[in-house]
Amino acid sequence: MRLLVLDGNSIINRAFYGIKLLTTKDGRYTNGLYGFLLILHKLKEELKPDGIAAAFDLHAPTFRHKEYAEYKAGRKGMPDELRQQMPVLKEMLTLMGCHVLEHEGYEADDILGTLAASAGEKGWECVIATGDRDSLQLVREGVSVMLACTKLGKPETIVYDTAAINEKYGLAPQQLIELKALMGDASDNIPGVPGVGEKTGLELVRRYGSLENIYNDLDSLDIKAGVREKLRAGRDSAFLSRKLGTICCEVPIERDLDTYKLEQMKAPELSAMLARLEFFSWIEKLGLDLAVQTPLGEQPVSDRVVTVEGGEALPELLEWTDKNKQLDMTAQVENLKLNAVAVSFGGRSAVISAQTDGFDELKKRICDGNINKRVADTKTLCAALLNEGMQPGGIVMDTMLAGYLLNPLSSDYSIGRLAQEYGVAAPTVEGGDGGVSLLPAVADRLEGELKAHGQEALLRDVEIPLANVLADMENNGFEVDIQGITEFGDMLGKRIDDLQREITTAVGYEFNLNSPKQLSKALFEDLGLPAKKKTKTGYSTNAEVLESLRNAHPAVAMLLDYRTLTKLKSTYCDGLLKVVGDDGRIHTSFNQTETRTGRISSTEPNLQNIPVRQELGRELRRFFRAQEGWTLCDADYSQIELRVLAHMAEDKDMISAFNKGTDIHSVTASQVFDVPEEMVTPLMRSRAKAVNFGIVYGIGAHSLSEDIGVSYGEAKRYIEQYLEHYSGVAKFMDSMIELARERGYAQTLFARRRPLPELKATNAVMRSFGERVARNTPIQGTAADIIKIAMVRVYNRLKKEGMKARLILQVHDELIVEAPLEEAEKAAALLKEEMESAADMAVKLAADVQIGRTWYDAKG
DNA sequence: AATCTCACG
DNA sequence: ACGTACGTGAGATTA
Repeated sequence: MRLLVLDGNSIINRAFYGIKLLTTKDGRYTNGLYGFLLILHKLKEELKPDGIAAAFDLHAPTFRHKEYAEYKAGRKGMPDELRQQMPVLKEMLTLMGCHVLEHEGYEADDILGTLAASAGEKGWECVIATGDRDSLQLVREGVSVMLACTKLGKPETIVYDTAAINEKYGLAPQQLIELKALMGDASDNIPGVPGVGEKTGLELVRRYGSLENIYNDLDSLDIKAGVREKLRAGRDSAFLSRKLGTICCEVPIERDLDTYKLEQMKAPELSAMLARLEFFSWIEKLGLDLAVQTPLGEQPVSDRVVTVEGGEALPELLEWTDKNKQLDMTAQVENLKLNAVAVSFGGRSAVISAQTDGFDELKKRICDGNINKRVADTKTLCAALLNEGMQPGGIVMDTMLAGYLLNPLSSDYSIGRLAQEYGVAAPTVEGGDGGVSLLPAVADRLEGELKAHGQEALLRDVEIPLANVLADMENNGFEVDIQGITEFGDMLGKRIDDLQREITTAVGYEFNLNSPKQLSKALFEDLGLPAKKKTKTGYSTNAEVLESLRNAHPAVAMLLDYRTLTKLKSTYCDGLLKVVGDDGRIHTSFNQTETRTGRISSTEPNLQNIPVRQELGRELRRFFRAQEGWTLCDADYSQIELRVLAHMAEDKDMISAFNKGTDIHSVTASQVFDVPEEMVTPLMRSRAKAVNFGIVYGIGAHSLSEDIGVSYGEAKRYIEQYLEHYSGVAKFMDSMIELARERGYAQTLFARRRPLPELKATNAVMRSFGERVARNTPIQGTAADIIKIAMVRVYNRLKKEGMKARLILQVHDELIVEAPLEEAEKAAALLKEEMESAADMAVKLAADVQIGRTWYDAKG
């Protein structure tokens, strides 16, 4: 029989500090719990214990003051964020069938000791899991310690039994107490003998075994005079230290280990608790049933759901829909084909196949703007119908988009998941309806939440219409010149081969140039170049490092070229060719619920990171072109983030600088460097530009100095000068943090939110990250809102004007329209007009439009 | 699956 | 003593 004994405080401490702060939607901290579960799960798999006991501290105020490693940093007691998690942890352990042990006046250690002392009886073996080295003294026959420690930044567990301790220290476990009595332990406030450290202490204990043996005949010991004197002076302290360092093994708790056998898991309660903590993956991992979660507040919808055969339900559904002017539905789409529609109406649900007679009638309802639809995924539905030349209308709710607006940090906006998160009970009968039976209740809940957040307009007027626009853009795609890309790739391939040979020659042997590990060996070991930066696993070989070594060895410059060329070839030439459609066009996927700031992202392929900054890469844009007889109109916002900042900060100087049409970077340079604008040099302007960017990102002087290559003090002065002159910005930044701290989230001009649990972190690094995000998100997010609005306006305008021109791409501040040649001028003007009027701000929005056959030609 | 590197706004 | 700008996605290597 094996008992796993957990040092509860020590483990949750490690978990808490090891994992970034996680919270549930309502702000409950969960990171310690999450980490604890991870550790416990691993231990259970590894040890297959018959019983689990978790020990916790329960201090009496005057008892031994032993503190955990984390408190050394000057913190007193447990941070609130962790304290909140303790009672939950204890409850969770109990529900899992573990035994929670605590006793007033004793620490977790003492309980571990008491249990360890009971091992061996009735055939029990004890394994103690802790992060605290102190417990090593408890090791004996039948008792081992699994010590969690961090090695090279990676968590690791080392198992200590008697032999392992002997090997490491050359001592018996109990002698560790003697050792500590001599050398002390600063983190535990154990004084030891002043002047005796680990080395002397170890030697003394190895030779003499115990304090008694040392002190009984101190004068006759064969030791240095200095050590003898120190020992003599520290005698009382040594004995006191031993007392303090000895773990008590007599806590009045049950010592019959049979008591601590695993109990039956309380599955329903545990599942409910994990759901409340939003630990959905654990519910699955622990083999619990998802569906049995207890409802919070609402009546279960389960009793009311009746599944009806699709075909039979259709006439009834149409009648119900026409009468109520409402339809709750999800679409089943494959390859842009609408295969079926699942509906929920009047307390029943049905899946209606596209083959059903009269399905067209249903599609008519979907496109009827007078019938309010609530759906789970607008974009997919729109993509399928647009493909047939139809356009859905009257969509008033999209649960996925609503879920994203309510919390953009989540990663799963399926109906089932939303139901759990928002406390909607699952029906007892699960059909293959894609969760449609849950949709009405979930949609009701989300509508309520959105209203409370003031986000209804954002959903209705921006995100839902945008989903339709994105579907259209995805369907449209971007024509590419396959032959051009292929030839470009071949050319790169040849140059790559040449470079590879030359690098091999220069280094002296062959290796995989793509492997950072092999490369760093070659550069920093074999060629002896100085390593500049470390990564988690070794030395960094990134472009910044290589650039600084450019002249140190001929291979380095070639490597930089090699990196550029292979990146272009593999990611862009080979990568793009793989995803060209049969129509010769690339159809990216826009993800509308991915980013934390409200931007959209692009995948498979990512068309938002096609090279532009360097000429060679920029050449690729020549292969992105309008179809025969058409042309591209490319419009991008000029300085949208800084304009948003000027507006939101109500900074008079910045607003007037923009409205006068001056070059903002030059104006900033003249302020920061305190020279008249006409005296601003290109260098000054480029530094000022970096400052402007830095301000948007939430800036630190150190990073700025790195970025523009000036001293820390210099960079600091720039920022101070900047904030002094743009005093509105300085106030704005402070107020953004303050507001975010109060509310728990950052917010854009259009009510988009981003929760910011990091602001409450005790960890300074994490907290200052939270502060930078609190400054950046309102700006980046508002800019994202604005271009989304512009996209919807451009789309609607093009349709209204009856034009063939169509949107095909968005790159954060840039929109690309493909237009028939004869529509080009009109489309360009329309683009500019709609983009510039998308938001009404104190600062004018400016968009620059260009026309050209290829993306290269149409982009400034 | 995690890490490193690098492309974009 | 540490780790430094905000937001993304993809390819290659390594564990």
